[in-house]
Amino acid sequence: MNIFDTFTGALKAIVCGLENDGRLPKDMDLKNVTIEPPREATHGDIATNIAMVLTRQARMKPRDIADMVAAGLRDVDGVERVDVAGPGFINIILKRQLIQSQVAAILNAGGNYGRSKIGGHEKVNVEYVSVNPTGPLHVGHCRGAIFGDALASLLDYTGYDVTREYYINDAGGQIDTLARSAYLRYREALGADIGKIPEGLYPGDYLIPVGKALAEKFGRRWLEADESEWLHDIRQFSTDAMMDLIRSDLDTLSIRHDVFFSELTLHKSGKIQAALDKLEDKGLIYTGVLEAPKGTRPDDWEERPQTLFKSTDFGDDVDRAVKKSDGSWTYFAADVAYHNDKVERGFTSLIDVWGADHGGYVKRVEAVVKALTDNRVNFDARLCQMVRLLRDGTPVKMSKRSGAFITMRDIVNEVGRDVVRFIMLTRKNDASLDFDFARVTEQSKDNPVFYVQYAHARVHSVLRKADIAFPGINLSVASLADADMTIFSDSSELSLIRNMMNWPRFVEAAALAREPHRISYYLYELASEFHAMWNKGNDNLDLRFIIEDDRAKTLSRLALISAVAGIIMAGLDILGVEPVTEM
RNA sequence: GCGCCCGUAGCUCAGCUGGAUAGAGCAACGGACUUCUAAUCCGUAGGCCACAGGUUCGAAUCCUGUCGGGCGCACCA
Repeated sequence: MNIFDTFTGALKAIVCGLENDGRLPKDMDLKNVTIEPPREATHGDIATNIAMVLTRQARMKPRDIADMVAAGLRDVDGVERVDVAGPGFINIILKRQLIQSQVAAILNAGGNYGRSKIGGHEKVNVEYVSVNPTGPLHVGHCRGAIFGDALASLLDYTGYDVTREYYINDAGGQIDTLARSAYLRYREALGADIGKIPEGLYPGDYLIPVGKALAEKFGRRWLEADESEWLHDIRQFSTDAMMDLIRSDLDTLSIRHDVFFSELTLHKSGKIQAALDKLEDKGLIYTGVLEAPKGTRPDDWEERPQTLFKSTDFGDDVDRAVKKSDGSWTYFAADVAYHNDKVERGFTSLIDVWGADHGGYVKRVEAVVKALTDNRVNFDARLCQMVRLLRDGTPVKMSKRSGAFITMRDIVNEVGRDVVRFIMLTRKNDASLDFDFARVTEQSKDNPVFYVQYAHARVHSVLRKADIAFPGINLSVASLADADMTIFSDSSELSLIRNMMNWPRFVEAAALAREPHRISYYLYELASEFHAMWNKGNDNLDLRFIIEDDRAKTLSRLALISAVAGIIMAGLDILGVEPVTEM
C-alpha cells in the first residue's frame, strides 16, 4: 500500500540475504535506518541512510555497504535506477509508471488512504478540557479543547483505541463558591435586592438563568434558610447546569467526549483511599515535613508534618502532600485516584492536555503513574501555550474580575467553527499563538484555513464544470481510478503525486509525535502544489484539468485532482474542519 | 534559588525525532487576469539556526554550560 513500507520490507530482506551470505555480520540493528524522500528532489524519489547506519556495526566503509545494498535494490519491482551518493546515501529513482499508478491506489483507498495501524489498538485515554464547572468556556480553554480533540482523532486514524475524556472538578471549594453565587441569583430571581456581587463570588450573568431555574424548582423555601440547608442541593444543581452549559459550548466546536468523569465520585466511593493504599503498600506514603519553597516564600508559611507521597523516587523535585491540614484529601490525592482509575480501566497510555500554567504539575502525575503501574503505563502531559487575541494587531484586554472576558462561544460566533479549529492547530502546542480576528477571516493565502478550503472547493468546481463539458461523464471512484494515468509527465503533476505519496508518512509521524499541527502544514503544502498546477494551466492549455476535445485526458486529470481533494478531506476530518465544495 | 517550555530571514513560524546546498507565509521588489473562480500563481532578494563547548561519518535537531524570554514553585483547583 504505502510505498515507503514496501521499501522498508525490501531493505530488510536484502540485509537478511547479505547476512546469510556472510557479506554482512549477523543481526544488524536497523532501528536508525530511515527511508524517506530526500529533501532535494533531484536526488531521487526515495533515499536511505542504511549504509551510514551500518558502518560502525559492520565495521565496513559506508560506500561498500551502499554498493551491496544498492545492487539488491535494483531488483525490486518498480525501481528505475539506484545511485550511491555523498557519504553513502542510497538514492532510489522509481519508474514513472509506479508513481503514476499511485493515483489509482489513492482513489481506491478512498478515505482510508493514510490510515495507519501503528497504534495496534492500544487503549489510549486522552483527557482534555476538564475545566472547572463554574462558568462558560473562555478563549483560554479553546486551544486545549481543540488540540485534544484533534489529537484524539489523529490517534484514532492511526489505529489506537481512543477514549475522549473530561474530568469534572466538582469536589473542590470553588463549587461551594459556585453554589453561593447561584444562591444569590436565586434570591434575585425571587425579587430580593442582592446589590453588588460580593468579592470572591462569580459575578457572571450566566448564573442568572440558573437562579431562575432554582426559583422555579424550589420556590421560596430557601429564601431565608441557613446555608447548611441548601448548599448541598444547590451545589449539585448548579454543577449540573454548568456542565450543561460547557457541553453546549463544546458542541459549538463539535467536541464531544466519550466519558465525563466526576471527581466527586472518587471521594464518595472510597477510591481515593484505595489508590493511596496501593501506594502505601509500596512503601511510598509517609509523614514528613517539607522545606519552604525558595524564591517567593508564602507569608503564612509554617513548618508542619504532612502525609506525603514519595514522588522524588520517580523523578519529581519534592515529595507531594496528599492530605490537607484539616485531614481532607488534596486535589492531588483525587488525581492519584483518577489516574489509578484510568489504569484500572485498562488504558496503557494516558494523555492529559493542560494549559502551560499547569506545567509544574506534570512531574508529580508522571511519578504517580509510574509508581502505580511499575512504569508499565505511559503518561504524557501535553501543554498548550497561551493564545493571544488580537484585534487589528493590538492585543484584546481581558479582565476576569469584571467578568469581561471573551468566551469561546463569542469567538465561534464571530469567525466560525472551522476557522477557530484550524487556526488553533496551525502552531505547535508548546509555542504561543496569536489569534488575530482580522487575519483569520481574511480571504487570502495569508489565511491557511481559507487557502486549504479554497483548494478543495476548486477541485469540486472543476468537477461541476466537467459534468457540463462532458455530459454524463462518469466521475465515480471506480471510473476515475480506471483512467489512464500514464499521461502524467509534467513536473507539477509528478510533484503533486509525490507529495500525496508522503501523506501516510506525515500522518504516522504526526501521531507518533502527538502533534496534530503537522497535518495542517501538510495540507497547506498540498494545497499550494495544487494551486500552482492550476495556474500552470493558465499559460499552458494542455495542462488544464478539462481539455475540451479530449475526454480521456480530462478523466485522467480529474482523477488526479480528486485524489488531492480526497486527502484534503481526510486531513480536515482529522482536524475537525468541514471541507467545503463551494465558496 | 529550583523545575518545565521557548530562542531559526526585518515580522509570524515550519523543519518529517541525527542526514546531502536550512524552508514557507507576510512585508519589499519584478512579472502573469478575453480564466477550469487572479480569492491564485511565477520570479528576485533576505540566515553565524541566541552564544560557547561536547558526542560522530554528519548537529538547527542529542548532551553540558552561558545569555535572553514565557510559565510554575507547601494545605488552592
